[in-house]
Amino acid sequence: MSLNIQSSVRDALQNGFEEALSLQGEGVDPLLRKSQNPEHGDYQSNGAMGLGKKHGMNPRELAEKVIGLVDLSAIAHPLEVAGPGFINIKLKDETILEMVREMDADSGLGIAQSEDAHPVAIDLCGVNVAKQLHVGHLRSTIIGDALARMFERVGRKVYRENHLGDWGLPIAMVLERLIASGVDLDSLSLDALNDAYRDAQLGARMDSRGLQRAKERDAGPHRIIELETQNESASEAQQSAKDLLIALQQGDAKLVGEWEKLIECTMRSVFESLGLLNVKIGPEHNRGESFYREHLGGIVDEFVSGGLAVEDGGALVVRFDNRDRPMLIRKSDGGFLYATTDLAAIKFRTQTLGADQLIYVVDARQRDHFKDLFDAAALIGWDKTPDGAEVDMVHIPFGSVLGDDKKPLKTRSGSNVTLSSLLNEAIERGVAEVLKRSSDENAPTHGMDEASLHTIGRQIGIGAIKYADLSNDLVRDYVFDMDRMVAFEGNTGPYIQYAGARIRSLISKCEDDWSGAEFILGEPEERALIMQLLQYNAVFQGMLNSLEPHRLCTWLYDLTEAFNAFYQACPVLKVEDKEVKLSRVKLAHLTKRVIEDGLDVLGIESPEHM
RNA sequence: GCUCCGGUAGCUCAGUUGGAUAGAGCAACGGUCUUCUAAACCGUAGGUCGCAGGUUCGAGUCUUGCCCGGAGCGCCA
Repeated sequence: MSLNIQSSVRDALQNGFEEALSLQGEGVDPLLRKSQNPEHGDYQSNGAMGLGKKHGMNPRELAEKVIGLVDLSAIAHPLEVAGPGFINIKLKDETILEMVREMDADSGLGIAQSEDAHPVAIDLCGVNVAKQLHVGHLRSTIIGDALARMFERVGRKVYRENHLGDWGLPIAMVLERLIASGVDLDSLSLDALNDAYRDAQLGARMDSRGLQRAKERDAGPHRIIELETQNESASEAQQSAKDLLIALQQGDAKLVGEWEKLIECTMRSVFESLGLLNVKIGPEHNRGESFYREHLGGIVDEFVSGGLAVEDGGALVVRFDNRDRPMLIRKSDGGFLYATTDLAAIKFRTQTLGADQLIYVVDARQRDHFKDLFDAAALIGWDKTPDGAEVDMVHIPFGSVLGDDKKPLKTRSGSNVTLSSLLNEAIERGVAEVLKRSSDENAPTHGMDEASLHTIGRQIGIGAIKYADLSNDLVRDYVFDMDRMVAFEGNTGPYIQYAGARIRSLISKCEDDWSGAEFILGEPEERALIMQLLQYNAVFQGMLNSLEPHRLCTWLYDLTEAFNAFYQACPVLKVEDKEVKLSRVKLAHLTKRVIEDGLDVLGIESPEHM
């Protein structure tokens, strides 16, 4: 088992260090790492420097002593000490071949499965009813779905939680406005809905605070009167929206039916975009604010009776020891806030679903909110599942998508860029590239029917966008540059997809049966490719641990480069020696499996021809 | 004012949790196609890792202060 070879090397070194320092059973860390430079071997142990210093021993001497005590002769070449005390380990070819055979024989490609039977709950997408999806939703959706796939890949049960903004005063305001204007809710477009939402928001913004500020600044009497008039009509609309919300909360059948139409209208458009994006999110993942509406009073009561919430200026707040900022869980008018709903969701996810890992894929501006939320949940004891497991709550604070002016992405007219327009452009660009290529007589896509070419173009265009999003450190803002994304050169999705398509083509041209072939370590490029493949599990587990998909992206890119270097240097079908030929086909095939598996975890499709 | 995030090649970004000489891709320049799919490969050039101290065998990585950019900060979500 490939896993075990690395860990047995580690264990052997640990024992060596413990014996050399007379620290048996102390669990010292030999700091075993993959070597960066092939000249230093395959692995290196960096433990001697720190441990030598700590225990008053010359690091080089300690390293020498350790390699005298460790016997890895069955799997590695003799160990060597270098520099200030690095221990270099070079595996024997037979060991590497054994590892790659194990990986190839495993339908899971050596990815270790999780032993945690608790589910993971991932808060993603974050759609608001009556609002168009925009680029912010793109990130939450893409990243959340990729994280979900990661956990599913290691056997975890995942709840994708689409926490819809489908309840409360904003929705009531939209509904009030639509009903007042007499629109037919059955033939509503999302655009019309979005406009109504915006108008409702604008109307409500003219609140008493604006008026107060105008008075403070000694605005002219005309201005004051103007504001007072607006304020009056705004609060009238506000009042009727509040009345409507109360009726809705009481289950008024007609209103509930109309409310459902708003949701249906929104989600129809949302799922259209999500379908293009190739994410596994459907109606079954809807669990919005309305789901928790009956829980909120009880949540607040729990905090009050636990002595964790106190009244302050009529509102109920939760205070924390280490900061001034409190968290409001009930307004002075008795209404609940989004923090209340989020607390209800935490309780549901940990206590009812039994999840021991909560992940929120929400933009970075809400950092403080989630810090408060998680701390409050811990105060009341929802940081443990009913069976006593510790709950890990993590906010993935992704950065903003910027335009080329380095400000949040907007259209030229200043409105938000809708997700569907952005996806359509990516698909158009992908299709254009595919058509351009297929017009070449020598291209494998030449002569394919239009529908197939369109499908490939979509897979490439969408893959380009998703890869561009996932391949950077998530916390950083990034500039959305369609030109660079579809350039298809360098560290991009299509570059990796292309390698997969080439391998598929190569394998399909091999007429011999290579299934029983043996791997061979011949050229340096073959060895380098195999060593890269063998890192798959370690990289995957690292990604799972850090929740950083870009680590997998970087590694897949390196793998693709290693394959291209191999492909350039090592003839596969043209090589004379039959054994070598079949081994190379087999190696190409394993590479293809890993590329497709890795892309699938990222939610990116692998076109068969490009 | 307080808190948080970022600052690495002209541009866009990695940097294996403190390891050996800081790496890619674009863009620039030079090579490799009657292609096992050139959407590829090889090479050249490009750096005070924001600035200054500190910690230690060793710092892009940890720490302190400052500079620049961005975000958040009680009844919106």
